[in-house]
Amino acid sequence: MDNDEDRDAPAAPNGVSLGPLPGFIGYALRRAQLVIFDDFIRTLETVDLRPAYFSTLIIIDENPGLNQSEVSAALGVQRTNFVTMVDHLEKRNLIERRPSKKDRRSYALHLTEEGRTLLDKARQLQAEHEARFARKLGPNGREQLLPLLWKLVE
Amino acid sequence: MDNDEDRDAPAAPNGVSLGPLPGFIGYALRRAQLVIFDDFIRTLETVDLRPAYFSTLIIIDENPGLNQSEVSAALGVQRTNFVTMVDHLEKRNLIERRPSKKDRRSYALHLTEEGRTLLDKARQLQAEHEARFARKLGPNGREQLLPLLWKLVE
DNA sequence: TATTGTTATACTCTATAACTATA
DNA sequence: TATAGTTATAGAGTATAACAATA
Repeated sequence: MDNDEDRDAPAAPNGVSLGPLPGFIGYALRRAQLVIFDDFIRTLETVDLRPAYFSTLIIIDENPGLNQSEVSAALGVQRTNFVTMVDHLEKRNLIERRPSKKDRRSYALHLTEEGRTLLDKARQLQAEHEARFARKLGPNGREQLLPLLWKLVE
Repeated sequence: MDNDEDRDAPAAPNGVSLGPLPGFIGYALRRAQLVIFDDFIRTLETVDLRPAYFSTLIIIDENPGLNQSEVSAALGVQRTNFVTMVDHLEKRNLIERRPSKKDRRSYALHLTEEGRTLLDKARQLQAEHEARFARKLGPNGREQLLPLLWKLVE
């Protein structure tokens, strides 16, 4: 009885055996995530947006007026670490903190016009990146992969 | 025509819209990887092995006598950052640096007896972790997921 | 000249505690 | 009392440059 579950895993360099690692979900996930993040970062280099910052702009664009706690919770980032990200995006004039009318402790986050323009450009680059990996996955590969990944998160 | 590719994605808290994010491979990969690493770390808490350290022990066990450059290359870790990991594992008496007979610049890495014992325990815990997520994926889910992930890496 | 292991360093990401101003 | 934003801080992980010993 042969164990062929990792038949398609790339071989390690120099004939080093990876043993059971390529058959482990976590190991495969991590290697795939590193490859795709590396491509994402280089693809969006011209707009200088790393994955977390891109996601932040998407969320704010989809839900204008949310406060920092709400956006950071949606992203799975702690609000304490989110402050630096908002500072950075605001310094680049991509988003703005507007004083909330309802609650004077919080800010309503909105994209600036410059932010919307940059996000449009970023979306185009991201689409190229996405298509590149969808092609790697073959016909229906992406449609099979996504539900499996979300089952892991549930 | 409806876009249902992210039908199985968990909803964001508080009715916040994630927009197109759940349909992006990189976003789904990252969220899944965080969940699985979190479970891995807690499952292997009693042996105090994080994913990179577990993988390191596996590689050394599979290929005893490799030097640091070879192991770090197999893991995709830079040899400069690998030094700290070897220091740590050696301090815990799980591996040893033996002077290489062929090349006096390098060390041959080997598991200690204590390292083998701990790795056996770690493998059992990892198997529980793996089974937990295989169950989440449903019948044949794992067998579908792994080749898809490795296609992304190719 | 090139390579192995190493140190120093820096940047990103992540995690916790504690403060302030509001609620 | 509790919450929103913030600061300080510390730990991982990751990246580059440079050095001594050896090839």
